[in-house]
Amino acid sequence: MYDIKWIRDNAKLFDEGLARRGLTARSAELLVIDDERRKAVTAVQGAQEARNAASKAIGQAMGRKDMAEADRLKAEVAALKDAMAEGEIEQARAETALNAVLEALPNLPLPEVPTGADEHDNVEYRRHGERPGFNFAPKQHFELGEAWGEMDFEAASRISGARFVVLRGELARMERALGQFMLDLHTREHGYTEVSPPLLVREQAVYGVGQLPKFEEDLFKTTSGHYLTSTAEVTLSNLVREQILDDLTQPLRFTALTPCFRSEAGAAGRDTRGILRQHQFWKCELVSITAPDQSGAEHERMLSCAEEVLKRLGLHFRTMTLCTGDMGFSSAKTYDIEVWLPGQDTFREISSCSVCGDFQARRMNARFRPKGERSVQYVHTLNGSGLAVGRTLIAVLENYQNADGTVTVPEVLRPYMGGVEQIGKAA
RNA sequence: GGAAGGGUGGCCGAGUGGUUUAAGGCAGCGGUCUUGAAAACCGCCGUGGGUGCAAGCCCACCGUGAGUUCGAAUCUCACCCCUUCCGCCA
Repeated sequence: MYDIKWIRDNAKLFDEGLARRGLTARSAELLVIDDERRKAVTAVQGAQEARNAASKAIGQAMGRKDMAEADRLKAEVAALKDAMAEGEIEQARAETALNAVLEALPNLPLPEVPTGADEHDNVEYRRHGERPGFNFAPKQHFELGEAWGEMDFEAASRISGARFVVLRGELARMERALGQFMLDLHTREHGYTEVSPPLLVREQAVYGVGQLPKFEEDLFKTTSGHYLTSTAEVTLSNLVREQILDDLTQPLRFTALTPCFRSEAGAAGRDTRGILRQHQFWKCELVSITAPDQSGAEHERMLSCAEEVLKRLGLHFRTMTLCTGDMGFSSAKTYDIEVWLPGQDTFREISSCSVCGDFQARRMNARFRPKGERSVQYVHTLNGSGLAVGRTLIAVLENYQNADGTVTVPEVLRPYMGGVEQIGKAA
């Protein structure tokens, strides 16, 4: 969400930013509405001022028992009311129109974000490790899981429909192990506080992170009017909504391991095999709340925390800086981490780390009072996956598979799996 | 689901139609005093908006929205949220 005053003072910057996002200039149109709004406000306030003065005089006249004067003033105020009502209607109209445009506009990219149309214009930031060599043709994750009878799409389909899965046995256990491992790493070594949040939330919480009103179709909504969270970013970021934090010299860092629910409305026919794109999946989320001057450094730190998960699992990945055309609605800059999947012979997104500046903070009304200062400021928010558990499971299966169709358990996961070193059935 | 009570500034909390500004306290900031600190005392101290070069002036905001009134934190209606008790329930 934008501050219209900022647009007034920075119309050119605003339009240039939108242009980099592939959007047309909006400042001229917005400033016309804003001008109408301010004219109405000024008119209404002038009338209110006159009314307040007259009302006060009425009280004083009645105190003196001067009823003639009181009646004369009452007539005066009555005349003001028509003008006021008219102005109020115009003011409400302009405010509604202004807000409707503003709340549907995405965040502006930071200067260093590469300009581009889609994912083809993303720029590699760095990479880690190397592609593992295989002396056999590596299978895709679902070929392994289905062969073991531990990844059951047919049962899931009978129970829930398409884009759901039932995991069983050691595969279910490995999914759980991955989530525990991530949570432990971020809480014990990276300074994040573990949170167990609600999965059903109010509309305003979803609005706060920018998923509403524009992306309602991507979400599941309950009969009670709640939304199922598509990511723990919603709950973790909203922990500071409508708050004025006393101080923010150190970032607040939250992590949560939760199921995530997505309708995948726009993804019909895409990634239909396997567990890559599901209506429900586990994700370990990272969220930081910082002062404005710290969000850039925190973004790099958060990215490193997410990458560390893959490093410890011994997985090859590359980190991309998303171009303007591929960034999410609320983001000012996003890094995607893409893990190597030998079964698919490609890199696939496994984490997305974004810094949102004060864009979400304005929607949530999340502020802080700098130490020793009187005025309040909006916080900066950051969110990142650390990591998507289902996709990490895919990566482990495909990268650690053996020629006989079994999978070696990565060292770091073994303590979480009762010391098991290998899972799956030999073909 | 039923019943009752409640929602006032960063926090607590008074305030049931006006004639001074939402009292007072806590926290915060500045000062006096002090070697320093604490205490005490003095002063400042809500948010958003309009207007103005500025100092300032003005408007709105007491959960939200309507209404009554010359005038609403206060009266009326609807809604939202919270708490407690009962019922149901893992």
